[in-house]
Amino acid sequence: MHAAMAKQTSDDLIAQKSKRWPGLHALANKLGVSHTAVAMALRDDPRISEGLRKRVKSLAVEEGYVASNVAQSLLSGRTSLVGIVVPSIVSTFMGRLLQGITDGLQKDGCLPLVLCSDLDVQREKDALEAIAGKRADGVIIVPCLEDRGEDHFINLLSQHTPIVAVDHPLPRMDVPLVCSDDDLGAELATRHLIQKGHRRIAHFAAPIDSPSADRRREFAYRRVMEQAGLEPVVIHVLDKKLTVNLINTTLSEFFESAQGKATTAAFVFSDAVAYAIYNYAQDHGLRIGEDLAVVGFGGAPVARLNATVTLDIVRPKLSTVEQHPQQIGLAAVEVLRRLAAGQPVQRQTLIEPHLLEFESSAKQVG
Amino acid sequence: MHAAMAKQTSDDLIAQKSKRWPGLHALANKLGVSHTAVAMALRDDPRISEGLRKRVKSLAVEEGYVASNVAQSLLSGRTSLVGIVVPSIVSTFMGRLLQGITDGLQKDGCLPLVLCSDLDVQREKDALEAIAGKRADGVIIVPCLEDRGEDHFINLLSQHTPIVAVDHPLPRMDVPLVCSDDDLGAELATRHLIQKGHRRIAHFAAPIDSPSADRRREFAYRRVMEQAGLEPVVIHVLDKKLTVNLINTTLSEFFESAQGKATTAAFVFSDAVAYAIYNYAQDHGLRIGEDLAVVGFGGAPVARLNATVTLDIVRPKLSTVEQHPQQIGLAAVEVLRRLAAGQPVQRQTLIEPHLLEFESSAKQVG
DNA sequence: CTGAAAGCGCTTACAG
DNA sequence: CTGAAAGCGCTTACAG
Repeated sequence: MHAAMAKQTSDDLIAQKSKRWPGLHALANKLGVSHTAVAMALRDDPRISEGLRKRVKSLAVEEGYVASNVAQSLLSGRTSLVGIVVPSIVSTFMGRLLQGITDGLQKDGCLPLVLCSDLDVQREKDALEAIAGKRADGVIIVPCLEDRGEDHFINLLSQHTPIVAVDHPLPRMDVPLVCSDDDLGAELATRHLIQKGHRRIAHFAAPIDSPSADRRREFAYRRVMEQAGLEPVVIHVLDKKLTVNLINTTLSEFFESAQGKATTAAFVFSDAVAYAIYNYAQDHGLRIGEDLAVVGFGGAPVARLNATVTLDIVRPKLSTVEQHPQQIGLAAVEVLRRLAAGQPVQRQTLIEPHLLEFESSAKQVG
Repeated sequence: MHAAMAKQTSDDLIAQKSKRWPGLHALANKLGVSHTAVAMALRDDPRISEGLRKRVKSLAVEEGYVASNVAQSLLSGRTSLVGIVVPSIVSTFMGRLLQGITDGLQKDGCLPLVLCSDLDVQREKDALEAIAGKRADGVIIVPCLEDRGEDHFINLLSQHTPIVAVDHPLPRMDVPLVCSDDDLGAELATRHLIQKGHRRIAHFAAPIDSPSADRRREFAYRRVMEQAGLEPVVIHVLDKKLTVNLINTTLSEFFESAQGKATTAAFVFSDAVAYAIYNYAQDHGLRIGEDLAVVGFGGAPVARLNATVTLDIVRPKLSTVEQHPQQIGLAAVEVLRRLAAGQPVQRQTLIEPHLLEFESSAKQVG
């Protein structure tokens, strides 16, 4: 076993000693010129002779000079940092949203500072204070659902830093919102089922104690049903705490009732709950797509091989409403950019959702 | 319709004007003392009289004073920023990893700067340069799989900033690695199938042109099979580009061969590909868990209701090897912390995976 | 064509 | 008990 192999063992220790980054001063001293001259040479200022410029640049590469943004920020008042506050990172929606935000920021040369509120208002506040301390040039926040007091830190922050809310509004605050047009999404889903010939369409809805923004889907469903002269049937499968056990109980109760037995289609406020219905159906000999049409909400239900390649894993494939979270993220950055430029922005920017029609609701009935 | 309602329409415009944050100077002027005194009062320096201290603090709250970390950083040489470079944000593994990292950093009062390399070495380099410019106190990187030249920016960066690699090593560089013990994971999976009585266990493996780190699972599978006196059968379902169409072709070819027909169990290098086998099985009357036992790799296959609540969506539930990405993230932060403190660290930190045994491999055979 | 000076907002000595 | 000075690493006027 030679030395290279031994290095692979986990007993081998490693230590890194951190040297200070070389500054303009260090370069200037080595060249016997002023640090100002070095700075100008690096920025290709025409006032510096080509000879010095070349000497400076090659020394900079040699010494590994990287300009300190912290010094530049202190001077310019801009940090190129944007604070992102999300309730959680671990969900497909948040992942795609963050991807959109980071892609958008990259074009502006800004870097995202990602903080997690864990749906806790206090931690949300802490996150915003940290962002304020860092003097971020802007903030994008997916607010907690809980109500904040009038004196929330956001009120102070927004006086100094452009803020955009995503997904949920910040009630009573002058903060622009970017979100999916859930009203339209629910309308698309409900209309689709009606067009497929269904008359008895149940809606499995968000918890009844959710903030009203979360219940837009339910309201839109009710409106479309009533406009079509059909009776809305709304089932709340979850309470706010998302107790999983409650789901199966509620599903049993509903599908064993007379109303449930007559139901031929379900529009579900979340893909996850739609899959719970899949499982219930399988256990009770109900065929999804045949006996019961189902439309979910939230985007393509898939297993991810990597960032771009996905595989369908559930059959029949679930029809669903795609919210385009990545586009929401891009739009949020765009609104932030306008705000930072002092341009007026719309109080609300709605991203258009699309119905993805698959086997779970493909069959024409009636 | 009253004014409050009108504000909800998307035609309503909104503009934020950003005021400068008040500095120590502004507070000092209002109180008629020096800015040094104000700074000391805010930090509860005992040398400041209680009266002044109180006056300073109440004025600070009133004016919304938040100390500028950028000025502090310039002075201290520390930014409390940690650069995170990942190939993609949109995957459950990365999401959970990032959650672990951000949780860990929060304890240290550090903020993550999240950059995406999109599996491109050039963008990875750009990301690291941006992080260097920001003078981050540390870097955690999930490297691209491609090989980098000897002169990669990481070599320079590591002289000034502690770096930890996650998931994949940085070849030829003195950078500690934190990753899942894939060798053990594959061993657990293979042993499990052998203990269930299977003799003909196929392995669906990572692309053959993957870097060797990605093929640890295959090597471990081969070793365990040979130790048990069984013949390893390895199928590569994907090329490096992860062409989805190739999967079904390869699966058909294998399962229709004599060898494939004799196979009673499959250990699959990724959950996504395991689900492709589910679909193939369903189309060809093969019952997962009965005719064919399957063990995946990568963690619980679920639909997420939120950060903590998940629902099983695929049946029979897939046995799989949980890599604990969140723990990997926490460990990476811990290694970074030690490195920053000048303590030596192990070249490699392996996080122990666990077999999650479910219906897809529950049946005892033979 | 090039350098000295001032200052961004803080903190850490040091002096009164 | 309190303030003036120096300096972190840059850039932007201005002066030679």
